[in-house]
Amino acid sequence: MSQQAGTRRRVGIADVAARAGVSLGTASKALNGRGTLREETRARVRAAADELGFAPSTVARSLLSGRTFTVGIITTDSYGRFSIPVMRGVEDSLGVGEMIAFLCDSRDDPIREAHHLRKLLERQVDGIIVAGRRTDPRPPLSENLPVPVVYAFAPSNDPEDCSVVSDERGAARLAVEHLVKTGRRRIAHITGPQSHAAARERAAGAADALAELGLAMAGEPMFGSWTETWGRFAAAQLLRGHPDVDGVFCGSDVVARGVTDGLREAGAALPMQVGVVGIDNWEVIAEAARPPLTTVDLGLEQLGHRAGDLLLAAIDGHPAPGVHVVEGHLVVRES
Amino acid sequence: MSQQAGTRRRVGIADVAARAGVSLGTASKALNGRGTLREETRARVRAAADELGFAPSTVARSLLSGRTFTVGIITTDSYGRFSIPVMRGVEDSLGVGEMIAFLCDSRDDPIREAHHLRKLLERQVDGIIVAGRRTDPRPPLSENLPVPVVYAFAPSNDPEDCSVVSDERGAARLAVEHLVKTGRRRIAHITGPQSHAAARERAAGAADALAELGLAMAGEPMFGSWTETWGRFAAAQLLRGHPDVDGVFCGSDVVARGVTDGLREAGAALPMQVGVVGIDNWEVIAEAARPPLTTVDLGLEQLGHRAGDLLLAAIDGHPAPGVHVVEGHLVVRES
DNA sequence: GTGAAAGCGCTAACAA
DNA sequence: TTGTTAGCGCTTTCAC
Repeated sequence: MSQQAGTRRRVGIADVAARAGVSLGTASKALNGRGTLREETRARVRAAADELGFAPSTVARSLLSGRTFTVGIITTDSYGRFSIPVMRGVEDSLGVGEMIAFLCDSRDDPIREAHHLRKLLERQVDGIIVAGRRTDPRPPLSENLPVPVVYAFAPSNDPEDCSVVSDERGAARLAVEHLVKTGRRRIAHITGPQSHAAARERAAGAADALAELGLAMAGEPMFGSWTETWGRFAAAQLLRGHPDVDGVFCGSDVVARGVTDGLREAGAALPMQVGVVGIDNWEVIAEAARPPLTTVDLGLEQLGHRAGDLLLAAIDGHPAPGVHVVEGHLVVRES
Repeated sequence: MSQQAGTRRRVGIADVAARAGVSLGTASKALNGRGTLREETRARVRAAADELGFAPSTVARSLLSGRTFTVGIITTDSYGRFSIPVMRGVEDSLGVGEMIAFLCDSRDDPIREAHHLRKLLERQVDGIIVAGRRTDPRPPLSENLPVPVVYAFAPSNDPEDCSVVSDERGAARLAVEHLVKTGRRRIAHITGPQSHAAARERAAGAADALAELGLAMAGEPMFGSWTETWGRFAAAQLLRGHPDVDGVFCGSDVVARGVTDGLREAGAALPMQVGVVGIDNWEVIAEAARPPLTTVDLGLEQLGHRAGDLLLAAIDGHPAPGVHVVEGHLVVRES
């Protein structure tokens, strides 16, 4: 049974050396492919290591090298729709560099964050990724850290820091262009709270894209909350003020889903009469909507992957300060 | 800027000792409260440590003690609705023991899992938590591991292992009892695929609870998939076969949401004519439903917390093999 | 009450 | 081609 705490002594490289009948140093060289050894010796050592089930102690190795091949991920909310795919991308990227990540959930609390930072530094992580759940810029972790830091999704407000963000305006543009391409001309925008940078950026991006296409937005952007309830309400209201609207770009899939329900129940035929596009590509939501939602995927997993790559590069002495933007892509469903 | 990889040499306990004018060993004792030292000496050392911003190297400490104060969490899907709250609970519990967790996402792939396991063992984690995303029992990680393992949500199929699971039958009972308490008598069950243990257990639990209350289920349990589309379809079908049904217990919130829509659109008045209860307490879904869903929260965060506690105990030499069950609770909304 | 020295498991320089 | 030795940063006996 695997419950028993380890009583069996750890097999060390000394055991391997003894078993292979060579010195400790020789065993080390054989296992790491260093130095010049007879192939026969190498093989013998490897065989001994296998038989004994030897696994080198990363701890001892770290003590010597000063590197731990470990990074910390500090996330603002581990529950999040946003930080999860980001973390997944990061893990993917780090795996390539044989690194592994400590998970720290700060729950949006600066105290917890500082606490986790200290813990990570004590453990001598080689670098840190800070993953937020909102796109609003955040204060840097701390001045003068001994390791590189990369901010993902939520950028640092210090432009000298390295941040990776999604292309909010580009996402809005993709959505609007799709609506126009499918023949919509009177396009409205329903979104989340104006206090969120994401809502503001997407609204601005939509207005710009429409302007470039020679169109004006049907009414002002409707700011509300990131809920279906708001989407339903806003859709009904929109139809009252602009009965001829034929396209709605929504700031998120949750809002978009509310909008589809609101429009349908107000008597609009979807997708014939009105086209709806969301942002997020949150599958449970998008696929259950009627009709299933066309939406913009922000590419969060790629974003995380990119953040991981940038961190690895910085650890290797090639930092790339500044804001790095990751493009999203359109996912066409039926709406 | 925080990009610069650490050039500043790490301040070690030797520096602190020198600064305080004591020997290295004395500094160590002072900082850890060991041995017998003059209070004045302790203070002097502490002051020196503070001035130098000394943080002890966990790596060196681990080499000596053989413990790393680190555990691995292997999760089957980091995206999951299920493993996330579990991980959160685990992290919470571990924080108390000053431990920190490595995150490994196996993506349901045994090869990746074995790979991660090896990595974790190399890094000499003190213990491992395996978090699944389905309640079906899974094969143990490996025989004869040198560290304790706790399985969370998805139990090991070896009863000698330590597993923490949610109370599936109890959850079904809570749901059914609520329906009966609110006056429902003709209660049906719509749920996910019969191939999922969760669906089978919940159906069995519902049948038992109804029987004890002297009621029979309205028709057979309707197995399908964990989607809204299935819920909508099944609801319409149910109403055709059992027009007098006045309560539906659903195997998940997603299904329940589909069921509410299906019932409403088939002309049933909710919640007056038919009461609906789900399982999961997945807020985005439950709160957006019309009416908002009454549902059973499986207490996944507590489950994770419990798993963390059990792991800490096992690491301290007090293993508790067997299956540990965590109770859920009813969350009453309007459905 | 404090200092000196050994050793945790490993790698890397240097000797043989 | 292989063995020996020092030392990474810390804790812990054991002398003093």
